[in-house]
Amino acid sequence: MNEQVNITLPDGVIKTYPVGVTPMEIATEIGAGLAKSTVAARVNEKLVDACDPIQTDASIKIITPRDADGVEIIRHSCAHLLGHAVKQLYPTAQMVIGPVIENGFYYDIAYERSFTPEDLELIEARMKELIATHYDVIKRRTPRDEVVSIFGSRNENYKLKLIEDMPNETHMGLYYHEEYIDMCRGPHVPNTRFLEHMTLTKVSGAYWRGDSKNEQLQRIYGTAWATKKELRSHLRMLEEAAKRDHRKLGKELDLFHFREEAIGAVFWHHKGWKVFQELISYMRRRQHNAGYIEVNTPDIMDLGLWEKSGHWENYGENMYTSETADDKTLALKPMNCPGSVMMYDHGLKSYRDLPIRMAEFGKVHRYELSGALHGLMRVRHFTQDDAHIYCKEEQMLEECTKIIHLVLDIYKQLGFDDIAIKLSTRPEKRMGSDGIWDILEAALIDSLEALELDYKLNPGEGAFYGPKLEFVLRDAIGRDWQCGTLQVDMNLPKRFELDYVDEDGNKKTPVMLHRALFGSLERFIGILIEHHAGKFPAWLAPVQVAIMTISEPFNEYALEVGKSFDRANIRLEYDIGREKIGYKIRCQTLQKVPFMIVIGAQEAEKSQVTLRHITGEQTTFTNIQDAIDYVSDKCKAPDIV
RNA sequence: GCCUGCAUAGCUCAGUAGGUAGAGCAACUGACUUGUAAUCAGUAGGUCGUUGGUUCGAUUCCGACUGCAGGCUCCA
Repeated sequence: MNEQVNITLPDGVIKTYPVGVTPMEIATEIGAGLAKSTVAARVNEKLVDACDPIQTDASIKIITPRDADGVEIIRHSCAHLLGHAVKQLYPTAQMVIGPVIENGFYYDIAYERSFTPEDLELIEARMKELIATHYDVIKRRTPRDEVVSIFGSRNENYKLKLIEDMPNETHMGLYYHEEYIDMCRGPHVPNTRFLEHMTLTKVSGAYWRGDSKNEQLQRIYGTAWATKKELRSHLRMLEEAAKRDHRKLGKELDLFHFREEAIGAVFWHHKGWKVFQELISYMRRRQHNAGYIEVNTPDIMDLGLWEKSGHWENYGENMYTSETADDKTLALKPMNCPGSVMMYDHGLKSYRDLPIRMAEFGKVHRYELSGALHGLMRVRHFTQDDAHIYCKEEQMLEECTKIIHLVLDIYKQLGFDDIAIKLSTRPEKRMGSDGIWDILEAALIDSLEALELDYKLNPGEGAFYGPKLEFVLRDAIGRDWQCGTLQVDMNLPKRFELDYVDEDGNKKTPVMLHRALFGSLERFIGILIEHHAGKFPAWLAPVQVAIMTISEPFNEYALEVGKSFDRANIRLEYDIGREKIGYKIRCQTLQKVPFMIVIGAQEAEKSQVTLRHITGEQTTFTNIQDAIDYVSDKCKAPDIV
C-alpha cells in the first residue's frame, strides 16, 4: 500500500510526504515565510486550496499574492467577504454571483431596495473591520443535498437556482466566512488578512443571467490588489483616465459639444472638425494608394430597399424612418451597404472590373438606447470610413489579407502598436445557409493564418449577413477600443442578384467584403483625444502654430509672419492682445498648440522667427522661410515622406 | 430601455437646516507696453434643468419629465 506521495517542487526537487499532505503543510516545511504568504497552490497545473489534501504524486507550485493567480484569488475572496459584510448589514439580501473581473470583482445581490453610495461606504467599512480580525476562511466539501438544505434554510434562492444549473455535481465546495457561507469552485485565500488592499468602487443594476427581460439585481463593484502600492497605482490610473476623458478635453479644447436638442449627435466646432477633415484626408490618400475608388450614396432611401436587404427585419429596431406627404416610408441609412449594392448594380460588370473597392464616408443613423450613449464613443449619428469590395470568390482571401494589412499599417502610423483581433462567427439571427457561413468563416480564418496573426474567437457575435473580424486597439494607458471591422458576405449580393460576366460569358455572383478601418470617425477621434491626452500630433492639431507678440508695436510684423505660414497651409492663430507673454504662453500651452512663435523687438528688427515648442525648448530662425520649412516638416502626416 | 447618482453664471465649483444666491477663471471697460505657464482695478452676467405638489413663502422638501454620469443590455 502506497502511503507516501512524491511531490515535485518548481525547482525540480522531489520530496516525499504522507498521502493527504496539504499545500500549506508543504509550504510550512519549506519555510515559515512562504507559509505565511501562501494563498493557494497549483497542483498538477490545477489551482487548489491551500488546505486541499494531495492524494497522488504531483508537481506543486505555491501561489502567493505575487502571482497573477494569487491576485485573482484575492479578488474572488473579496467578493465572498463582500457577501459576509452585506449579510451582516442587510440580513434579507440574497447573494447571487460574485465573480472576478479585470482589476477587481463584483457581486450581484437581490435586495428589496437599491443600494446607495452610502450603503457602499457602510459595506466597505464593515469589510475592512472583518479583514482586520484576520479570520480563517474554512473550506468544506459538502454533499449536494446538504448544500441545498443549507442554502434553503438561509433563503438563498438564487444559490439554489445556481445549484440546479449543475445537475452533475455531487459535492460542492462551501467556504465558511465565520457565519457566512458561500458556494464556490475556489480556490480562496486561507485568511482575510490577504484582502487588505481593496476598495468598493460603484453600484449599478444588472440583470439576472444577463438578460434584460429578467429581474434586475444590485451589482456592487470593487477592486483589489496584492499590495497597497498596486492599489494606489490602479486608482491613479483611473484618475489619469478621468483627466484624459475626451468629453472633458473636447470642451476644454473647443472641439465639439452636445446638447439636449440633438441627443447622441455631435456639434463639431471648427477645431474638432479640422481633426475630422485631416483624418478623412489621410484615409483618402491611403485608400487611393490601395486601389479604392470613392463614391457617395443617399442618406435616406425607400423602406422597400431595407426590407429587401434584410435590414428592416434584422436591424429595424435601430432604424429611423420618415413618412412623406405622398405616403411613402423612407428610412435613414443605418449602414452603407445597401447603397453600395445599388451602386454596383448600376451597369454591367465584367470579371475584368473585379475587384471593385468602393469606399464611402457615409453618415449613418442608428437609434441607440439612451443609456448606451457615451460622448463621441457611442452616438446615434456617425460617419464611417466604409468600403465595400466586390470580388470573385477566389479573390476573397487576397482581398481580406490586403485589408488586414492596411488596417494594421494605418493603426501603426497613428501610434497604435498593440492590436488585438477578434473573430465573430454566425449569430442566431442571421440570413443565408450554413454552407455559405462555412465558406465565409473559413475565409477569415485563412487570411489570419496566412498573415500569422493571433485572434480571439467570439462565437455567435457576427453581423446578420456575415462573420466579421474586429480590430481592437490598446491606448496609451492600456484601455482597449474596438474600431475597425471586416465582414465577408455572400448573402447581400445574392439577395440583390448582383452579378458579373465571367471569362466564360456566364453571369456569376460576386462576394462582398464590408470593411471600416477607423470604424466611426467620431469614436476614433474620441480615442485619439484620450490616447494623446488632448495633445494631438502636429499634423492633426487643430491649431499648429500660435503667433504671439511681446507687445502691440510688433503686431504688424507678427501678421506678416502669420501670412507666410498661412500661405504654406500651416494652421495658425494669433495671440496678439495686450496680455503679458507669460500669460499667452500659458494659454496656448493649455490649448496644447504644438508650436508657438514669440515676436518682440529682436525678431522684428532682424526679421527673425523664434519658435517655441510645446515642451519649452526654443529655436531661432534667421529668416521666415527656414521656420516655415521646419514647421511644415513637423506637421507632415505620417504617410507623407 | 433598466438600476443608482447628478443638474446653481460661458467654464470650474461653493451656498441656502425653506425667506428669490456667491467665488475663481472667462467676457467687457480702463490703466500698465510688458521676453517664455496667470499685471492690476472696475463693470456686467443667474426665473438655481423643466414642470406639478406641499407651504404664507420652494433654488432648497416631495412627485413627474428631460438631459448627463457610472453600470446592465446593446454596440462603430
